[in-house]
Amino acid sequence: MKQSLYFAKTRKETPKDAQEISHKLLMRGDYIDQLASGIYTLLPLGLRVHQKIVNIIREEMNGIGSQELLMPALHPKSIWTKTGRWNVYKGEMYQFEDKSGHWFGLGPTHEEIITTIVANRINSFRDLPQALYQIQTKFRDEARPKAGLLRGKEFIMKDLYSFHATKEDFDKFYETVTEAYLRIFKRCGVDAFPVQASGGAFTKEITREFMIKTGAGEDTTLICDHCGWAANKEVAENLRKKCPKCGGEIKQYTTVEAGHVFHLGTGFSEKLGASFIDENGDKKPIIMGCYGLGTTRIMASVVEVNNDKKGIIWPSEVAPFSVHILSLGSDIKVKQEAQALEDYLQKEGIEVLYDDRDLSAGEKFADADLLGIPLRAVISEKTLSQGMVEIKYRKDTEARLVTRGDLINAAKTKN
RNA sequence: CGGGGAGUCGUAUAGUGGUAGUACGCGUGCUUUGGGAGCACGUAGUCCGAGUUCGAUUCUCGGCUCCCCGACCA
Repeated sequence: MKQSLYFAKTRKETPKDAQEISHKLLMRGDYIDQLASGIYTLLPLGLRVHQKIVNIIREEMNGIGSQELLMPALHPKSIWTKTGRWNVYKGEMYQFEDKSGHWFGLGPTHEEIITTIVANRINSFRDLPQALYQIQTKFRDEARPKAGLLRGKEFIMKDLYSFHATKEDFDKFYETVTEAYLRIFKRCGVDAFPVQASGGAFTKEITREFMIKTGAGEDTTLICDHCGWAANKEVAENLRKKCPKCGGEIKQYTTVEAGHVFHLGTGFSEKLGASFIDENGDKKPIIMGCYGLGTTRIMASVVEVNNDKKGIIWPSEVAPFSVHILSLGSDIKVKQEAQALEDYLQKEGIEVLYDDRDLSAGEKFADADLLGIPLRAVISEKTLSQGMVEIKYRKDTEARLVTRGDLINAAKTKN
């Protein structure tokens, strides 16, 4: 893709409303555009990154046997009154009347919908377990959106719901999902860890959140540096100093909640009539779990923990492109060679952005650093005379001259 | 939802009760091209409404919007 034609306009100045690093860099790099408070467009560059994250999640979700579907964002009031949550969510849910006087809400979460769908299709213990997920825009009328993509009124989330005949089966799946989540975060290039937390409006039980350490976060997490025990401060108010597991010293960290897994029990299935007949012919409510990942929030978190003064440093699996070719100078041979290199890399299946613009070298380097594509390949009169390509990893400071073949290998190596 | 701050070209900012300036961007031309290059010309702005005033971008009031802190949440 030629950068001269690409729909992205980087900025040297930071928009004054952006305070947190991820917000600043995503705005300056033209990954996102703000429409209103807490409401953003994912521009072509941003959407590429988001799709990388989503695809990782899809692979891992499919890998544990769950199936993707897509539910509506528009929900009739009647289904929410069955669980009593129409009133519970007042204030947080966008609720309104349509022109014929029927009430609707924009979905902040989908337990009511998925449980109703499942209730109509699960009859026997033989139909269980089942796990269904979607990746979809959620709406929450946040009192205070903040920090760009970190907390919005409209955001994209992967929500998975599981259905089980027994608590043992649920427990097993809960751990399976936890492991999948940890793989997802690792592949996205963020170090997330599970912590004990509260269930909020979903359940009274202790739940498990996945936290990423960053000063831009809104949660405080207590972590035992000795054994790794961790809990959200909200559920650990009375044990400040000593770890309940090993007695070690506990430290506080500011974190962002990137995921959350819940044991829902049978509350929803009882209210919505989701039951099954067990081996003995007894009718029982289905045991449920729900598991969320904020994909746009993860995107911002990736930037929060992968950047330097010059810009973003994308982990290879979520980078918008794998290679950023820069041609320096206006020499026609340099441009031809750079174009040939782009064609060559593309034939190898490598995603490449080619900065063909007639800008000074400094400006191109600055833009490349800002955009944060993992591997930079420079073509100039200098490299041309040696028949080589200069490559530099975004995370490194040293550049080196290599052959095309070496460049292919470097581009295909995940790091 | 409580508290604080801010709205000036696309972006970042200056300034004034009397013709609104600078930088970047953008356009044209020329010169440049290994770390946001130079010259010239050009382009574009006072959030909305009311009030005070001969005159308001500036002062007053109301509204709207955005940001930050707090209470709540992927």
